[in-house]
Amino acid sequence: MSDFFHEGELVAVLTTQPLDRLLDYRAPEGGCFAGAFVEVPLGPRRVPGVVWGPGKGDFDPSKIRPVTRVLDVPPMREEMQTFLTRAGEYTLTPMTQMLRLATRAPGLGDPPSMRRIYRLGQGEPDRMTDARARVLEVLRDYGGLAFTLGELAEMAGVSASVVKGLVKQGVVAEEDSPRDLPFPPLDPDYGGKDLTGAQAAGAAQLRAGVQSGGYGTTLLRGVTGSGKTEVYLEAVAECLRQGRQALVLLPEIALTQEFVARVEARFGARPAEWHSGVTMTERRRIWKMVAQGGAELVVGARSALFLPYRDLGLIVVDEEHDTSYKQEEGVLYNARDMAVLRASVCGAQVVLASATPSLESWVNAEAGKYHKLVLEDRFGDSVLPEMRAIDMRAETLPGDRWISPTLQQAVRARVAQGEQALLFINRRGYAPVTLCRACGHQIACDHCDARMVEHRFLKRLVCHQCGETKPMPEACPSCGAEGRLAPVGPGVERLTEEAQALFPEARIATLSSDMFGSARALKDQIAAIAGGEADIIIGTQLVAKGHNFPLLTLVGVIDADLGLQGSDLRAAERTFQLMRQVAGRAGRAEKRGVAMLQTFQPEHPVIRAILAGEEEAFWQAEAAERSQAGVPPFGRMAGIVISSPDAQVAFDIGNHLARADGPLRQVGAQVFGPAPAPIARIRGRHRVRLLVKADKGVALQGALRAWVAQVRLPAQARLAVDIDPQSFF
DNA sequence: AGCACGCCGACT
DNA sequence: GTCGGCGTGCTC
Repeated sequence: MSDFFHEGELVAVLTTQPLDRLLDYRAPEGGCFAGAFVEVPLGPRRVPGVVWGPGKGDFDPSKIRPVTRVLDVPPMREEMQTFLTRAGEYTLTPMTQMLRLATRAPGLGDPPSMRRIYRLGQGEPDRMTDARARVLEVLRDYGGLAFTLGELAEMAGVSASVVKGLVKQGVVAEEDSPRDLPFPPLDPDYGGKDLTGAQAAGAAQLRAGVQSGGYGTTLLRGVTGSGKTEVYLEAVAECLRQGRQALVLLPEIALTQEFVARVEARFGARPAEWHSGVTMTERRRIWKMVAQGGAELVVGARSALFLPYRDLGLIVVDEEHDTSYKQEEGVLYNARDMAVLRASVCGAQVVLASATPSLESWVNAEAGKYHKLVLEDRFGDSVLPEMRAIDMRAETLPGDRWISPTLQQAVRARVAQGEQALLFINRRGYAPVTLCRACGHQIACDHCDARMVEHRFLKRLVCHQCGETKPMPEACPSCGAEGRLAPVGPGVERLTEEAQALFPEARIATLSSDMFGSARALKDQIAAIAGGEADIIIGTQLVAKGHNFPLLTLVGVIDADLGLQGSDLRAAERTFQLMRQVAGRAGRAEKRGVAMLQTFQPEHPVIRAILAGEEEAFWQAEAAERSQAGVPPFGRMAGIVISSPDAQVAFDIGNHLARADGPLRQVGAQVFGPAPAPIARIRGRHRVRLLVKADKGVALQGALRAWVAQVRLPAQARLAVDIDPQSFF
C-alpha cells in the first residue's frame, strides 16, 4: 500500500464537516503522506481534514480541487486511523465527528508561535546599578535558564526597561523561543516509595505486562487506602523506562490537582494535564508535544484518549466504575471501553483501577479476558470501617427531619472526642421538590420535564437537567397563593441546616459540586477539612470520590435506599459502589471507622451485602440476575433517542421505527418502545426513546445502521444511537 | 456546518 | 412588482 501521494494524484480526505463521507482532492505541490493533516477547499470555505487514503475517483474529475496546504504537524498514524474507525463503527458515530474528537486543539495549522525570552549574555554593563545587579543575580541564580520579560522583571523587582537596558549592552541576551515547549522529562527512578509485600507483587505484575510490549488489560482491585495509586505508578515508571508514553484517566477534574502532586513527588516533574479547564494555548501545546513525544505522561479526562500519541504504552483508567466515563452528549462512548480498544490497536497495556469495579469489568476478569490483581490490605494499620444499618422504621423522626436519633448520638460522641463525622446525601440543593401547599403544584423547569430544585445558597431554583435557573417566586406560579410554597424532601443544604440546629457547637462544612466557583476553591476547602478545620462534613457524591480525611471516623449515609428503587438495571450496582466508596472515607488513619446506613429496607440483598462486606457474594448474585435477564454484560443493548421540538413528530418517527424492525429481527434483536425518554423534554425538545435488546455476540451495529437508515428525519428532528446505555427506561 | 437556491406571503 | 421567511440540497 502506497502511503505517499505525488502532486495531482487523487486522495480521499476526511474533513471535520458533517458530510459523512470521504471527499476526493488532488495531492498538493510537493505531494503528501497518508495521514497528513491538511486544509482543503469546500465550497467557499477552507476546512481542516486528514488524508485518509487513495482517492476513489467516483466524482466528476473537473470538479476536484487540490489540497490547499499540508499542516506542519506529524501525520496521523495508521493506528490512530484504525482506532477512530473502529470506535466510530462501535458507537455508530460518523467519522467526521470522530475526527473532531481527535483534533480538539485550536490553531494546529498555525506556524509555531514564538515568544521573546531573556538569558544571561556576555560581559559586564558599563555602569552597575542596584537594579541591574539584581537582574544579573536572578539570571546567575537560575544557572542559564531563560525567562520572559515580565517574569524576569518581577523576580528581580525591577521594571522592564532595566532589562532592556542590559539587552542593549549585550549583557542580557534576547532570543525567540517556541511557545509550544516540551514537558520536562520525568524520572522513573526519582521518588520511588517502599511498597508493602502485596503492593510490590502487584507492581511487579503490572511491570511485567508493560515489558511484554503488547496489549493486555489488568483489573486492579484494591480497597480505599490499599495503595492502588502507588502500584499503578510503578507501571507508569516502567512505561517511561521503555521510552513509551503513558496516559492516566481520572473521572473528575477535581482529582487532578492531588494526583499531579503525587506524580511530581514520584517522577520529579509535572505531567501534561488535559481536561476542559485547560486553556487553548496549553491544549495546542499538549496536542503537539504528545505527537512529537515531548509529553511522556498525560493526566486527564476521557477525551485525552484521542490525542495523537507517538508511542502509547500504557493507559490507566482510575476509578474505572465511575459513571462519568460514559460520555452522555455528542459522541456517546464509554472511555473505559475505548481505552481497551485504543490499547489493543496500539499494543499497550490497560490498568483498570477501582475499589468497586463495574460488573462488566468484574465479569471480564472472571472470564479470563482481563488479568486480575487484588490488593487486599489497607495501608498501614487502618482497617475497613464497621458497617451498621439504622432501621428507619424503628426510629422516631418528624417528617421534615432526616438525621435519626441513633445517628445524632453517634455524631455527638465522635465530635466530643475531637474526631470528624461525615453525613452523606446524594442530592444537591436545599430540597428536591418545591410544592404549593394551596394547590399541590410542583415547580418544574419551563424547558424540561424535570422539577426545579431550590438552592438557598444561590437563592434560586435550578434545573439539574439543563442548568436553567430562576429566582425563587413569592407566590405559586400556578394558583397565585402567596407564602404557600414549601420545600419537600432533603438536599445537602437543608441537611446542613438540620445539623446546625442539632449540633450548634460543632463546626460544619458543606461540600457540594455547585458551591465552588473553581476547582481551586474546592481543593482549598478539602485541604482545610482534612487539616481538621471542621467537625462535621456534609457532602454529596463529591466526597465519595477519593479524598482523604485522616480525622474522619464516622460516616452516616442519610438515605441508603436512594437508587434501590426504580427500574434502573444498574441501581443495585451503583448503590453498592457508592456505599462502599463513602464508607471507605471512614477511619483511614489509625482509628477504626464506623459507617451507619439509614435504610427502610435493611433486609434488601444489596444493603445486606454492603453490611456484611461480601463483595464477591454481591457480584456473583448480581451477575446471576443479569445473566438470567439476558441484559448487559450478558446481552447487548442500545438506546435510541429521537428528539424534536414537536412531541408528535418524535413519536411518529419512534412508531415508524418500531414497526420497521425487519433489520433487527434478522439478527434476533428485539425493540421496545417508543416511550417518553426518562426526561421527556430537555431544552424545549421532546424526547422519545426506544430500546433494542440482543444476545451477546450479535453483530448489533450493522443491524442498527440498516434499521435507522430507513427513516428520513424531518429538518428539526434528531436521532441518537447510544450503544451500551447507562440507564434504560 | 454553512451557504445558495427556490418557492410562497406581506410590504413599498 | 420585490423583500424575505426558512425548507431542500450541495459542497470533492
